[in-house]
Amino acid sequence: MSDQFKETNVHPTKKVNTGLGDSQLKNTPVSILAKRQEPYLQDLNEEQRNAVEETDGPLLVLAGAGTGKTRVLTTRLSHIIQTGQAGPSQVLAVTFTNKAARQMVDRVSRLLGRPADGLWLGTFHSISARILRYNAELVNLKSDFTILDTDDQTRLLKQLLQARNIDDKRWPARTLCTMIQRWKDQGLTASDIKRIEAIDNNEFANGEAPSIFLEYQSRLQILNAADFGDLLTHCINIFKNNPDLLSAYQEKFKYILVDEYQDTNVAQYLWLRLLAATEKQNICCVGDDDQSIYGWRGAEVGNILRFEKDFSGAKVIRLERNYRSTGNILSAASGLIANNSGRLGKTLWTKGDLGSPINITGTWDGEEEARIIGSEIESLEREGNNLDEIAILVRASFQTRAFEERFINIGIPYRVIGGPRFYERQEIRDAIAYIRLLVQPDDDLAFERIINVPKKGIGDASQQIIHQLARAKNISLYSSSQLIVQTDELSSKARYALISFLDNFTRWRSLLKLNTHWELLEMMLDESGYTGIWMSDKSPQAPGRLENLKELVSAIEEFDNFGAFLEHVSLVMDREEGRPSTGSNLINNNDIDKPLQMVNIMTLHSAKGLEFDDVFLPGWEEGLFPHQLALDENGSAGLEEERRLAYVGLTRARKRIQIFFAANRRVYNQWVSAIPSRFVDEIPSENVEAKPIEPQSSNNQNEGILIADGKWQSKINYAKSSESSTFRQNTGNINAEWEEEPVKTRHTGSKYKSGDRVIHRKFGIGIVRQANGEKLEIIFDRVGKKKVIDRFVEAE
DNA sequence: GATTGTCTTTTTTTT
DNA sequence: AAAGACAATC
Repeated sequence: MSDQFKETNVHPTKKVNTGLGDSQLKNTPVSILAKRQEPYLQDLNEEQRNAVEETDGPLLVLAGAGTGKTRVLTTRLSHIIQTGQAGPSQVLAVTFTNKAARQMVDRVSRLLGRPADGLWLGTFHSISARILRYNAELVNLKSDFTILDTDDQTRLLKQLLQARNIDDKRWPARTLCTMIQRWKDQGLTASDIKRIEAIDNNEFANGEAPSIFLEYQSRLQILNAADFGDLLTHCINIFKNNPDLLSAYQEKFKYILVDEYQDTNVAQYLWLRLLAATEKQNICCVGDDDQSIYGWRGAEVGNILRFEKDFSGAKVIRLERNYRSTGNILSAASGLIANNSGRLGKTLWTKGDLGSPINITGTWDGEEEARIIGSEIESLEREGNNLDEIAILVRASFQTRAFEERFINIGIPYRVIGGPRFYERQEIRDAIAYIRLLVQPDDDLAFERIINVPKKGIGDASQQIIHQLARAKNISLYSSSQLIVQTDELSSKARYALISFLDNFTRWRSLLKLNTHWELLEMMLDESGYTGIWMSDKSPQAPGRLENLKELVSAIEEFDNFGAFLEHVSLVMDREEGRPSTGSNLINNNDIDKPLQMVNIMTLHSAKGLEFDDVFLPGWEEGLFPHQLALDENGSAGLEEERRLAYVGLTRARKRIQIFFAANRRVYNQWVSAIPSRFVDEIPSENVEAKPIEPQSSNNQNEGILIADGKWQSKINYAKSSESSTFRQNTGNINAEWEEEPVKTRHTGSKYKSGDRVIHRKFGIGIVRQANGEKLEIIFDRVGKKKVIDRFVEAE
């Protein structure tokens, strides 16, 4: 068996066998370490301490927000290692984000006083990928399989849809992609097709989804690729079908720790169950049912509610003492979450002060909201508060823009956590496709992405020819191209372009050993003409894209080789550090000596696990928060999840919270009026102080925001806003257009009139609905409404 | 095959 | 408001 199991057992009576990086411990008898009263234990309260020391057997730690959950987890992990119960490589710790994983490694290292090397600590996906690389052949993959992201998946599915002549306007590949992901979240794979067919409600393309799914999986096989969900499901299948291998892993991982257990989905649950199914069941899950906010991704709160059943003899420890927030914040949050049913229930308490009440402010529109928050932040800064300790948490990412614009204007430095991720940008993905094709010529998706980027005259027609041969001979596009250039299939222009494309790659490949990988990347981007595209592009984003490419080249230096880099890229879908900004990208951190303090802007989802002194919660309006789609799609369950999201938001704050809602907001360039979120009313009024609007100079309509005795006067319907309707665009009624009688031809001289049946070369048969000179609007049987010039159709 | 211009759609949350 | 899709034109 491969080196994945090279770490051996650690037994308390033996010397610690360390594995790599354990040098300090190497010669120390474990018994000494075990007896020493570890100082880190003394800082814990009784429950926390129990949670750390109760190392054997299944344990569920129900940890409310701010009760020291991370602390318990890291201390427990260190404790297990420090007392020699297991070596670092014998502990499996699963987190939800790469960021959380990094933090945990840091904290464990600090507690241990040495680097925590060899730990199996990471996200479900990264650990699965690691296991899968060792055992790829068991699911018919090679160990260098590619990990596809959503973009790759969608493009692949789009091709499959096209091959079946399914209109991807009506049945978007994106939707199918989500469906397939949801199935995988349930732990379903191609072999469960019967069950999938049972779940499938035939809504997608007349029930073709399951069979496309099968086709998709076999395509992945051929491409030697796995998508994100496969990482888990493949692992599960490997475990299920190879009992020996499973028990090897079960033996290896003496202790399992799981963070954010409330957010695990069925696949992750099965994965854990398999690994923890030993006699000892040394699994410790930490979670908070009130913070379950990933139901839409298949997370099952049920997992946490069922824990005691799943693992016989499980102990449950509750952490209820909150060390983070003020009394007001805690009771506001408790009051809100009490509106949910089906909770495990716990009562957070604190010895701390009541603190200041929650501020709630209504504004006229989104811009005013941003203005007020901007000036609030300025005064916080004047009072000596640290910008790093301030966060704005929004429901949906489009909300960040108003703040960015405002902050640029008044010069508040900020960072947006999330936003467009570095590796998802077009230019970066293109560059990565070059790398992928370099190291894995058979990577068809990469091939397709860059074969004609930059443009070199290999258009659709030529690509079709390459495709056909590839499919016929069951070879990759790259191999197919190599054959095709030896024939006359292509136009000579395309042929020579393709030859030089292939030659380039052969040459670059021969340089792999002679150059550093970053030099080679630079070379590829220059010689392929890719950099040239953006240099001659005069759009305002072009310079930024070139910057990003430079950043990519320097980022890649951090990795040993292209392979390591690609692995990082596909797994760290984690939102990166965020895009730091002081307004303009051109301002860079010249004064490195004092790190620039920045306000944090992010979504509520990405705020989970973080804490700040001051938290601003804008956009508390019905329809936005709770989000309309959540309500429409999941009814009361959706509402409860939104409420938990609100709870997460409130409990991020240590000292102060300010909630905002706007009467009017621009969504898709349309003004939409809204009433305050029901969540506003659900916060107990004794913890709230409604804040009068600072008089704005302009003609804002603030009369609606009323203050009675310093309390928030709820259910004010100030959104009648006859004003706002004047902003409303006249969008007409799209449906009416279809219902009405065919419009009479208004112009003479049209070759066709409404009602004529015509044939179009591409669209087939249709009926003219409207004729206006030479312009026709035709409803085609196959493709629906199109606008066409008359000489492109013939009478039937 | 590439480029241009017009029309449509988009935004919930993410490993 | 901006990006993508697609028909028309070069």
